Amino acid sequence: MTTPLRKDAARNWDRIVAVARDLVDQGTPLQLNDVARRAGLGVGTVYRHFATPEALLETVATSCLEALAAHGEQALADPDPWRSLEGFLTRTVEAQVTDASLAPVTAASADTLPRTTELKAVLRSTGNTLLDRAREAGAVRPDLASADLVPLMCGIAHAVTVLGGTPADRIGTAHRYLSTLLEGLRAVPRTA
Amino acid sequence: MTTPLRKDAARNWDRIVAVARDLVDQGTPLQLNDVARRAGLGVGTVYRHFATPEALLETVATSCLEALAAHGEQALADPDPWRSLEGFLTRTVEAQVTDASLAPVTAASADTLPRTTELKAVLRSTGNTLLDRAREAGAVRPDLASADLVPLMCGIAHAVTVLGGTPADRIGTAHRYLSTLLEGLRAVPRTA
Amino acid sequence: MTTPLRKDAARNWDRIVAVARDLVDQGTPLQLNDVARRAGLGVGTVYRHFATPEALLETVATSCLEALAAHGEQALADPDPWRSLEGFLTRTVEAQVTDASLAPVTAASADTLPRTTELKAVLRSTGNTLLDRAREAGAVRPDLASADLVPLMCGIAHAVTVLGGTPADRIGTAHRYLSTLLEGLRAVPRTA
Amino acid sequence: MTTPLRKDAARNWDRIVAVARDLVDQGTPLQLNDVARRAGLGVGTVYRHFATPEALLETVATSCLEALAAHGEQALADPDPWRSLEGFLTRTVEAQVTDASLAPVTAASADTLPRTTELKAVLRSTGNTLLDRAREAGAVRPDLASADLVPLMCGIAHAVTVLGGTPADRIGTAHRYLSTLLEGLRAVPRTA
DNA sequence: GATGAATGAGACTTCATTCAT
DNA sequence: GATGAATGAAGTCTCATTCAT
Repeated sequence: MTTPLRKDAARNWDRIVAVARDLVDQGTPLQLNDVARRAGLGVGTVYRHFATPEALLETVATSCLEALAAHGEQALADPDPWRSLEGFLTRTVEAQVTDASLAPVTAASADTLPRTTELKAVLRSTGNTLLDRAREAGAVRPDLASADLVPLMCGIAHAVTVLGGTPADRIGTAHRYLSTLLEGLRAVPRTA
Repeated sequence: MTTPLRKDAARNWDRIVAVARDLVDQGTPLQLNDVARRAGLGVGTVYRHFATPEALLETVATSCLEALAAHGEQALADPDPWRSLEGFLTRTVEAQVTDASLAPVTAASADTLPRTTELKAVLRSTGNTLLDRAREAGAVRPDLASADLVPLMCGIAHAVTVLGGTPADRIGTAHRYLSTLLEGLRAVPRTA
Repeated sequence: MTTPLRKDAARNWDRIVAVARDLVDQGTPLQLNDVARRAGLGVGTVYRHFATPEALLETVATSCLEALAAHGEQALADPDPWRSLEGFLTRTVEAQVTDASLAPVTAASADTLPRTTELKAVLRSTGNTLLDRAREAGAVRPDLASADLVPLMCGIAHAVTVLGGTPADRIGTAHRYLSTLLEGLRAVPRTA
Repeated sequence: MTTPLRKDAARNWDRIVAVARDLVDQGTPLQLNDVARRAGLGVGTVYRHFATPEALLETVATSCLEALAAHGEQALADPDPWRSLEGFLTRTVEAQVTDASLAPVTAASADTLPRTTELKAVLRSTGNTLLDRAREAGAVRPDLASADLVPLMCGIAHAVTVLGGTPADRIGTAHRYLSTLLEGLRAVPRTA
């Protein structure tokens, strides 16, 4: 499909993405000029590879999205409707909390790269299927739409960020918040 | 305490805040120069009143925070431990979803105006009290710390934003998400 | 001539000049707004008394110029043509090096206050007389014009400033530089 | 050492420096925006080349400092201890009086460009050597430290500026003031 | 393809001065 | 007279993007 990159171009691509990954991990906003400088490349080179900061950010996020999608496959193979949903959502939130590139990409309504759109679709579809299965099995309250999954996961991740703490803390917090929410999702509305 | 503003200064102050409120409602980031232009005032005037965009944003948020604090008073007066907590959190989330000035101010760890710090402290304290009461009454799962309230409300608000929709939709969504979460908060962890 | 100031106006005048004196001593540039704030007065008040920073600076310098003028009187009374000139110039340079308000006022070609113009004229005239006397007495090389006195004194003061050091150092340096220059002024051009 | 500039960058660099030179000659303070406008270049371009007005000013001064340093070489080669010192100082003062970029750069205690620091060190060292030679030869009064040379030259230049006059006048004045001072420097303190 | 210089809109801020109260 | 709020020109500087080399 795509012409494979020339060897030097591929090296530059890698460098750029590596630098961007570092910046994202440090919480520094991605500025293409800045990335170029840190990568020891010309600005033009960076722009050739990534037309906008968003494109670069999505690229940084891609591998993580792919890992999530792969996990989604496994979850779909798990016959337990609740356990598979819970596992998938747990992974999703862990990823968002661990990798700063994920939150903005997930929350964005428009993507820059086709690959991003593709992966997000896969993940949405996986979530839908898992949710439908769980709902049919009566494991989940019926008023939860599949369109709610992504927002709720983003919300959890955001809550974790607001609370703050070390990276390790954050994973713990994420589990706590997610389990609380899941309790609510599972709940059959109680009768008075 | 504070010297009352001169009449013209007060008029300008009002204009500035009104313009800022509009901008916030439109989702436009607050830029003091821009505010000055739209208010038909000199830049210097705006800077005299608000040294930084944050100060202006907090000012815009103040009345809303005050309304929440006032509601908090009422909630504290309500003897029902669960209903009062639920009511307070509902108002909080409604406010965050309705008023774009609130989310950044609430999530910020450092404030610019003393008044903001004060109001945030009041709200935190109200939340704590309500939560403690509910916990003691056995209405809430014991592993929820009072420090979690603000993050969770921010998370809900964020989830609502990610889902999007009209302002009216958003309030509905907020209620739905909050009630789900509250279900989880209330739940006595179920036994298998 | 001038209507005497009302008592409160006089008090304000004094305050302003005192603040300005401090600022000058610290080497802070005179800004009327700044002066007003430090004096606890409105800007308008300061502007009423001193239309420009220059006017204020000249006012600050006035007492020092008056002291120099007074010394000039004494110098004129001294019958020794060389000693009187030397004493007058020494005082002048000491003053410039000691009081930061003096250099700019002395070097300026145009004055703001009539009183400044008056005092500068007196000092120039004193210098002229002393120099003429010394020249006639053969104590000074003939190619030194009286118009050179002010520039040379400013030059010495500037040299002292460039070398830097503590206020005490500066007076010593001033004496050293001045004595060197005077040696040159006195010199009958030597024959080979 | 330094990568040579690209052709267009070099052209812009030259333009900027030329404009700055004109401004300096007119006595206009250097403002980078202003320079950009006059040079027909974007502000960013000027900022890329010269991070601060001081850097630009020092660049403008550089060629003159280099010429002085070159003259210093020749002076060191001259075996006559007095004549070589006199020649060097004469050139220095002429330069300061002729080129308005020099005075501020010379008087500044901190430099922006390494090149400036380098050249100033060379000139100071040349001055020291010439002065030491002259002192050892008994041609100069012993209480003159080498640290005094720069301040005294700045002082002379300042005196010339205060007197004012056309550029041609100023050179004449500079010679006159310098020769007076040198007379004082040379003088063996006279006995009464 | 790679480079990095150039661009210039626009954000932020200061300050001398005016003028309404 | 005194006050200090208002003014806005002008300065500094950043940064996303383009384009000549």
